[in-house]
Amino acid sequence: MTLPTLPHNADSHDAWQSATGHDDAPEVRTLAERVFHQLQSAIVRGELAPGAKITEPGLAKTYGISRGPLREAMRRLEAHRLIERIPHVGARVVKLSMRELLELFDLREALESMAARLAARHMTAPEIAGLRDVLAVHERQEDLQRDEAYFQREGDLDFHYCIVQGSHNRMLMTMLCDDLYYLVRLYRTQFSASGARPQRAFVEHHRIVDAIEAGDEELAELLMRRHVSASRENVAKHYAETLDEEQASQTRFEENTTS
Amino acid sequence: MTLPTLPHNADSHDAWQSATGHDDAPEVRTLAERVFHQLQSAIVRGELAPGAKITEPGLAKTYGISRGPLREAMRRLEAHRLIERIPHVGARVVKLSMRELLELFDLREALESMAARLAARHMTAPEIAGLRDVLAVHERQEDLQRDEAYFQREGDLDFHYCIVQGSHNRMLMTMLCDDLYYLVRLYRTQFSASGARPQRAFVEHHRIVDAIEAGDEELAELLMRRHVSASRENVAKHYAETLDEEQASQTRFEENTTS
DNA sequence: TTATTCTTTATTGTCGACAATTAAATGACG
DNA sequence: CGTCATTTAATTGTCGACAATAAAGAATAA
Repeated sequence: MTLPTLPHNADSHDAWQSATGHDDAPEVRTLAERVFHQLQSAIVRGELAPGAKITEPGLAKTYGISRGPLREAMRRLEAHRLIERIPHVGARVVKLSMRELLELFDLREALESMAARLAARHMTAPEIAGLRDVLAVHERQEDLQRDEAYFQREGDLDFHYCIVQGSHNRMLMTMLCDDLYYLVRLYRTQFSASGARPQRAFVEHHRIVDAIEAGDEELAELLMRRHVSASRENVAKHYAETLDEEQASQTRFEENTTS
Repeated sequence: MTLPTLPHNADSHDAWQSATGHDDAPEVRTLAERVFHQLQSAIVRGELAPGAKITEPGLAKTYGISRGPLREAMRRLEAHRLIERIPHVGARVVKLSMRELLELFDLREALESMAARLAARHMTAPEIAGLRDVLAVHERQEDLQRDEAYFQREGDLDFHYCIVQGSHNRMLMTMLCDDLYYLVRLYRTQFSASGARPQRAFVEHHRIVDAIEAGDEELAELLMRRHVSASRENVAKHYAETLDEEQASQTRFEENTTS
């Protein structure tokens, strides 16, 4: 796959799994840019917990900059919906509700199925080869660390990232990679698991690549739509189960206390 | 019509609908917010021409504020892709290329067809009634000012805005209404016309509402997809024609000069 | 004790000044 | 005359200080 990889990320230890790291080796020419990416990374990784309050003097001190550039970075984070601000009150790291998470999957279904269709139309031979490489890497990883690693970690997103790149639609790329995927990664930390369904997803990925390589736009779109939809349903089911458990324990708790 | 008026979504512009109703009134609790909306409006209206350079001292003076809040507003505009910035160099109002415009239509096709499907699933009776009202208003307007007014102005977007609201998907709403639709409006000023096809679009709108009212998700999605796609092709054709004209005149020019 | 008001404290919003960098203008040299 | 280097000007990036607002705490009254 093709990632520009602009030079030296000197100190930025956000080194995402270099294999095909989806960190746009970013613009670090200014303090505001740097702290923006640092905060973005910290939020997505869960170092700044969802719902945690953010104070400007605090962050300014920890990052060793003044409040000016920091506020600019926060304004960008706000626009990307990674933090929520209330005037004169403060800012918090965004905290996805289950509803919002499912809405996010609806968006992914619409956008990524479109991306798969465009990828089937526009992806070049070397790009497809790179995509197959990504799957091969994931296969090896899956061989080693049994099961959950694939879906749990970022491997899954790596695949989707490549498809979007293959669509050759710049707006689609920025919308998915610069906006939605950060929220997706955030959800992985907030709802700690993912109800892994690794093998199945892995097979689906291969089918999608097959369709793209065959240039079958319709099929690629359909398979991707089903893939995302299945992922959504999986998350919903997983959530419903944990909810039932909580209710059950809650019931037991009440039984114990009301006696 | 019924606008949910979500509480305190810092970035929601539940203001601008109401038939050409322009944006005034969202959150004006701080200077940065105010100038953000002012700039947003100025760009979308074409008062700040696409590609025009933006200097911070200049804007600070015209809006009578210091550079601090102004820069925060510009960071938000940058994240919404209404301006483009280069570190240490400056900022310009975004200028859509034809390619980007067509990409934008691809996004609309994916997102709005999804919105139509969700609208058919979730829209309430009063919401549908409100939607019909919007169409009625547009019909009257079309009776008076023949033809182009409907498509040329913002009436068309009014309709689409309602559909998105009807999807009851908050993320979809913010993505379309807070991000994409501003770019769509910008294109109307940049590519000054729209190759109006008013009656046809009007009929299509009614068909879509019929499908939504019938609760026919599949049909609503299909019709919306076709509607946006047709709009896209119309724009593409219109552009190709003007391009041919330019080439023709260019040829004549060369003939005159090479003699 | 509880509720309400007033004070205090901390955080946010705004500003003007200074440093760093880029683009433009000027001048020297081939 | 054109090209390159140097200087100049203007704009951007960053900082610290002050003002405005909201939350937290203390004190009084019922």
